[in-house]
Amino acid sequence: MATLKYSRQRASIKEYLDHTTEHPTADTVYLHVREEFPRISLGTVYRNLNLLADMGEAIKITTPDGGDRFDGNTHPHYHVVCTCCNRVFDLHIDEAHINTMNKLAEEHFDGTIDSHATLFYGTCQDCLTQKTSRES
Amino acid sequence: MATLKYSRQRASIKEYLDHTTEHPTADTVYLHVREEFPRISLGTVYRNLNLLADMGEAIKITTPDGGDRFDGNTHPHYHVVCTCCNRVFDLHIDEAHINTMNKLAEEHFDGTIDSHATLFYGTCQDCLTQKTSRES
DNA sequence: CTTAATGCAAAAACTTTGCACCGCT
DNA sequence: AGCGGTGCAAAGTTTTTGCATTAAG
Repeated sequence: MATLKYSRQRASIKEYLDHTTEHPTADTVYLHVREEFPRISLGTVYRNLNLLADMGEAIKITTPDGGDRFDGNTHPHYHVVCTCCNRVFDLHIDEAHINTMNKLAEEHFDGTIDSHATLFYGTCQDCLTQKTSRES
Repeated sequence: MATLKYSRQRASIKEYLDHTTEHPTADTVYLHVREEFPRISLGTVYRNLNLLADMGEAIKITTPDGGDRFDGNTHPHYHVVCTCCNRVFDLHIDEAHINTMNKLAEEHFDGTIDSHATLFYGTCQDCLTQKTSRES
């Protein structure tokens, strides 16, 4: 089996994910990490993001618009996407709720449930404020 | 403003969505509708699926793997994707739960919440059975 | 030295779009 | 007739992949 080998690029990507709350797309990660590794390729970014997600060290957030987004916060939580500015926000829900939902789902499904992802759609405060000021 | 005009192609697509439970991808819809309209194009299928989704006559299910899927059942409900065979199943949850979740989320979010989509990950009975029979 | 990871570029997968023509109203 | 829808093909977007080279163990 393939043993994972350290790479400075992957470390940098993980470091970035762990310190940002903006839920970047692969391309945003690429643009950022490129400041430290000017020769890094987008392919490498994708490979490492997928690796991190597979290892459980990052979460891949599938969104309807644009590309997937990545989150270094692996603690179970939900997300809100603002349908106005497209930004993604964390939403912390009582942790017990996550398990409760999985169990509830399993009762209604002929099979086993491992996990779930919930994406809320709404409008963030910034966008609400901008709309209000435009209605003058 | 653009008035919506009837089209046999769109009617056929909607008819198909309303009578299947397989949550087809755009391509699957294309392959199916092509039996009735051999000259229909994939572009037309995409245009109509997006139209139906915008009109609230279908739901677009964003999945992590492959393309988006479509559901003619617009009644609020959740979905389970089998991580083994990639099929998508309906999951009927108490309707009140949907609103409760939106309100709950709004309490924890600085903005407004309109809706949410939840996708469960699990293994369907068919795949569980196949795994068991392989472990002989 | 051995093998995983990278950079690069090409390709794959999915979706949208411009345009001339067709069909609904 | 007027305008929206279609078919077709081309292009756009996002993600993956083959391969020679580089770097980690």
